[in-house]
Amino acid sequence: MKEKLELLKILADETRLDILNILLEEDSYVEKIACELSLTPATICYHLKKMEAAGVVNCSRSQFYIIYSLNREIFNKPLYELIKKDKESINTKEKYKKEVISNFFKYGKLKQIPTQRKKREIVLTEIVKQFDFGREYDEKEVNEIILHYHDDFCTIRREMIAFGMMTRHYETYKRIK
Amino acid sequence: MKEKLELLKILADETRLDILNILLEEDSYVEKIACELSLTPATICYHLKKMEAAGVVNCSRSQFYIIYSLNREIFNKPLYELIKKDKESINTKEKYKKEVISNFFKYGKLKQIPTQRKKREIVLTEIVKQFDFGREYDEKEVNEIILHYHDDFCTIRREMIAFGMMTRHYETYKRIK
DNA sequence: TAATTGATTAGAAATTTATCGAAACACTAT
DNA sequence: ATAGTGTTTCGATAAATTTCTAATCAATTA
Repeated sequence: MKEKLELLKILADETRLDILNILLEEDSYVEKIACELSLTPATICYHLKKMEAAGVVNCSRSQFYIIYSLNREIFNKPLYELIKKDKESINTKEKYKKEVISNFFKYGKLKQIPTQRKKREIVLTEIVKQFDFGREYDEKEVNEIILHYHDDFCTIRREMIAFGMMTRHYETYKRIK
Repeated sequence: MKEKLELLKILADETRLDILNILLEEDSYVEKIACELSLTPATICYHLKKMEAAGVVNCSRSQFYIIYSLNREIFNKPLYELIKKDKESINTKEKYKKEVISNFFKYGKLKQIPTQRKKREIVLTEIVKQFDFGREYDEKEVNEIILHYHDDFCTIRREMIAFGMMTRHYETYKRIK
């Protein structure tokens, strides 16, 4: 990933784009480019070295001059490939959940029921884990379990059903998610 | 051209890439992204607004939230299209030539013969314009014309041939370039 | 070998940019 | 209406980056 960002940073500069466009037409060298762009050789050198380090250009000595040329294959990639992160981006979702959970729970108790729908879902998902799949609970059992977390078992019970985590048939509750 | 550079600058930032990768998975909103990336909403908003201005993302209100989504078509272009300048880049070459010429000529005279091959070529190209195509010159005539520019007609005459601007057959010279 | 010329590096100045806290704004729901 | 929640803007700060001058390095030619 690091390299992709690096390449984008290399390209995101007016002077370097100017240099690349000159090299797109034909190979060239520091002083000439400096002259064409009305900048000092030091500045051009700085940019070329930077691009060389990133593999965007190559250089070789020829007589007096050090000739720089493009590494053209780089430019065939679609932009998409440069912005797409490889792995580990899945982690960020987990990180968010953990943050919400640690904000709303304290000493194993739910401090308050989140008003935001998405945060509420996360919190309820955490609580519903206390129920086993495939087992039937009567309302009293459900309330007692929820009570471990929060006084308002009524709201939580209703919301868990609304989110499709539990079902109710007559007096019987089941976990389904 | 301006827009291309702008787009590259937008993409060349780690935080913005992170945001784009989150949006690549699913639409999201300021606070959630801020939480996932451990940055403040102000910062995320700053980046999203910037990307919106560049047409990289779109947003629309939904309930509490302002949902941001990607403008995915942008990412299909190959990198090449973002670095290639449209026109006017031809000017830079002309600019260089003019600079060399004004450095080496003074009051219509050649101050000195450039040591650098490429500059020498430019200067000689300027002098050879005094000869007509299709006409034959004897050596004396050639020397006289060159003498208008510089004392060392001998070197200049030889170099013009070396660069393929003139040919010599026995005592006769012709301009060919 | 000495002189010339192009390339590079180091250090400093100037500019741009990312980030945050606080305040203002916009919408929703009670 | 008012309170609550998410978004945006403003001002300040910190960090990164471009550019230049001057000095040094490297290669070539006389």
